[in-house]
Amino acid sequence: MKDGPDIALLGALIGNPARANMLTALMSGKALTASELAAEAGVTLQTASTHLAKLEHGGLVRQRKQGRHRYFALADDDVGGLLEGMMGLAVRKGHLRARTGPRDPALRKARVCYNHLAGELGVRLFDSLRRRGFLADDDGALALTAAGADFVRDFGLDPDALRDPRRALCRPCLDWSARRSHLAGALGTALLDRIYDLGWARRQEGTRVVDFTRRGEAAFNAAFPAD
Amino acid sequence: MKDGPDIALLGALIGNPARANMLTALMSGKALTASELAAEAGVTLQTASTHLAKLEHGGLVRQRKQGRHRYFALADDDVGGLLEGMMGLAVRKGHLRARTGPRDPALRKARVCYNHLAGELGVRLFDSLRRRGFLADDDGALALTAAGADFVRDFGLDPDALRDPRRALCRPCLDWSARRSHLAGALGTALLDRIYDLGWARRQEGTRVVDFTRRGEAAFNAAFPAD
DNA sequence: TTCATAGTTCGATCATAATCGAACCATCGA
DNA sequence: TCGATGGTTCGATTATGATCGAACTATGAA
Repeated sequence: MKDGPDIALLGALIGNPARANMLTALMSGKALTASELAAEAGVTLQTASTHLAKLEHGGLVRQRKQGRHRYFALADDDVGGLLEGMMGLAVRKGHLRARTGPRDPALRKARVCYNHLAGELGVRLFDSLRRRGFLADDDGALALTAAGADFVRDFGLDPDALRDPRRALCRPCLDWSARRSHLAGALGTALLDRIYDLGWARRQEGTRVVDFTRRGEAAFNAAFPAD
Repeated sequence: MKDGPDIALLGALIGNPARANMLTALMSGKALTASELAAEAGVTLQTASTHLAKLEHGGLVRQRKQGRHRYFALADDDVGGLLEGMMGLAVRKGHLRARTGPRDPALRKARVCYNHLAGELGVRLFDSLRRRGFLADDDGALALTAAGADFVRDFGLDPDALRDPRRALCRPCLDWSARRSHLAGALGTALLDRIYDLGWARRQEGTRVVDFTRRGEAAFNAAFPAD
């Protein structure tokens, strides 16, 4: 009979392999249907449905009905951040799945972290923005500077349109492979979307890998120089 | 048959109520014996022993034999950080234990986060150090500046002695109650120890609460002004 | 030695929750 | 209206793991 936050509930939700598989799949940022998640987790649709109900009840997942489909997604950035954090600890403690395939280096280089860019390139982007003074600490939180807003505009985005009282504009997110922060929040999401729109990269189907084209990577390096 | 980090193992370890209680107890930063942890979790010594073996095997806990006692502690700062992160999400999602007692406000004000100061005062300390330029971003990581080293020396600590290649000197840690970062790492630990030594505060037995004396809090406010 | 305390290991029991077949509900297309 | 597809709910089965008594090991004290 203690008080305080109960981490056992969260742990139990994530601790089931089928649910962990679903959550990992949702880290791709794409909303998936119950059937897709069932296939991803290797269970039938019935069991997937009960798992999803539990995840939703626990606040880890939210669903959006669309016709006769139900699309499931992570509830918010916080959930993505926690999962990324757990992945980081799992890697450091050696808790890896059986087969570490050829995708692994690609994952370390560039992948989506729920809805923003992670991996080496994600970290580079974040560092580059900070070093050039586009992001600054504002009383403990991360803020976009005036110069940063100009940069974002030049990049083809409207910084004012990104502001949303319910969501942080810029938020650091700890990267599991690099052990460094990359950029989350509305700006992180928008920058990744813009990178897709510019044709610099696209998602590898069914994985978290972000494939940059040769020209796209060169353009990325020019836009976000390492130093 | 996927690759990548397996968060289910971690989740399952944390997802058991008895183990979650033990881990929460160890967030106090004190090393505890198996018997103490058994009492804390409300199970017999036998079951506690099996739980602790699992936690150790999973890399969340390490043990140190001392005579016929075995002292258990969290394996490292990373584990503490993850648990703090889970507590934060648990609070935001409303996963609280039954009774939220009178200790709660005290916990929000000042508590230990494994081995460093968290809560409002922890956040204030961190912000104060950063605003005065004592901590700065060094290529994505947090570094102690020259001015910061002077400050630390004035505070009665030897900054050079704190450097340890195996451990970060300064690391941000997300605070569950304030949703802002406070200071972890070797410096965070040392500062809290120094605060104890100075007699400004002491640990409330059996809880994570850090009790500041009236004079201690005044001295803390003077040393780490809010602005 | 001998006894006491701290902790582990084993084995049996028990509770929980994951699983899936089957039936049911909802939406879409024709 | 009717079938087809996507999803949920129900019930029975099953597997996993938490639990503790009992026996055992290890350290310390007398």
